[in-house]
Amino acid sequence: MRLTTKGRYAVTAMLDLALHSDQGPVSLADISQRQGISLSYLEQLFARLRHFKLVKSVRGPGGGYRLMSSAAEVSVAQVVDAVSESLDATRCEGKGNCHEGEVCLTHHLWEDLSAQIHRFLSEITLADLVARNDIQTVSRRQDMRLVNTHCDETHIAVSEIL
Amino acid sequence: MRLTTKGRYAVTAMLDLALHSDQGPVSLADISQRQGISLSYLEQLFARLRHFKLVKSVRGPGGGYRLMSSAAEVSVAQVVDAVSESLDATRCEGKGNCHEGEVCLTHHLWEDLSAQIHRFLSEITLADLVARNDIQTVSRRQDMRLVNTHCDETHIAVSEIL
DNA sequence: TAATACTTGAGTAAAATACTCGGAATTAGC
DNA sequence: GCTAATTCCGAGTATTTTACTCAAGTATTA
Repeated sequence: MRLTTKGRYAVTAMLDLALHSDQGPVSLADISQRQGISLSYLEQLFARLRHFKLVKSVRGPGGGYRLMSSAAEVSVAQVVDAVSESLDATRCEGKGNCHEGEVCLTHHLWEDLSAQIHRFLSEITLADLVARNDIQTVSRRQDMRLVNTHCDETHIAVSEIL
Repeated sequence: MRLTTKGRYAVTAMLDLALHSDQGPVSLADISQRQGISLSYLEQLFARLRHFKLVKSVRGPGGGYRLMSSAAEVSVAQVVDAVSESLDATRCEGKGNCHEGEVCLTHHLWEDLSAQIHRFLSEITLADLVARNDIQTVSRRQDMRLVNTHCDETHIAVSEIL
């Protein structure tokens, strides 16, 4: 299991999804604005998330993405795994260049270690994160900002007409 | 805290060092042969390890590297941290360009998460790995129990935070 | 039918990774 | 002192990953 910024992006996006799950499908454009992640990059990430059945898409106007399961059933580990997908965990895959079998022992040690970290992240669900005070605070501010942005855009559009 | 193959290389090398610590200094050439890691890459990694005072070098013929402390005092986390050194964990460093100057949604989350994983890896020392390596064929069950114990402790810590 | 929004694929710049090379500096042993 | 073994050091490079852009689709609904 690898832990990079890619997984963080994915978790952030999924968390945004969970936070706005009561408002119908959430468009990637909204997530992009709120979280500052490029739309096209989100598209790639959500292609993976969709493939792993963590989200489902709703097409057409007013469409977007929804969580496939409830936030309580989606763990951070699942999200990270979906976008990481490094099956080539180590070089000691199968035979590889394991000299004298000694390296293979290290290989197993790392496998176990990864399993433990994986287990650790599996204990944390999106629902856990949504319940956190700090996240709710930040989320509320982000929502305000998005609304203001929309208002501004509308205002600009109106003034152009008039 | 990031988890990539780079850290695995470092841990593997340090484990090799610990396993042969009773035979005087271990040359990087030996580690390179045994573990199948390029010599020059090992040199780079050990420059970091040396800088972080995890190993000390002995120059000249018959020289090599020694553990600075005993294997029981060196944790996996220390090794991984030494070679990773990406203090700039995310865009959310301090205030930085988190997201338009504001703390981003998962800022606190990742901080806590990193701390927990770090704590988890801090529980595992090189001595643990060496011991586990020795008795692997004899009693893998006991090793599993040891790792599980660590996991349970971590789990408790996590639930306290969330 | 037109607008919305997902979907797909190709391409790309920047960074990290993993490694190579060429040489230094240091030191044990002859 | 000479030589070989070894750590050190800096520069360079190929590969992969990351993060992103662009462009052309397709599906859905108002």
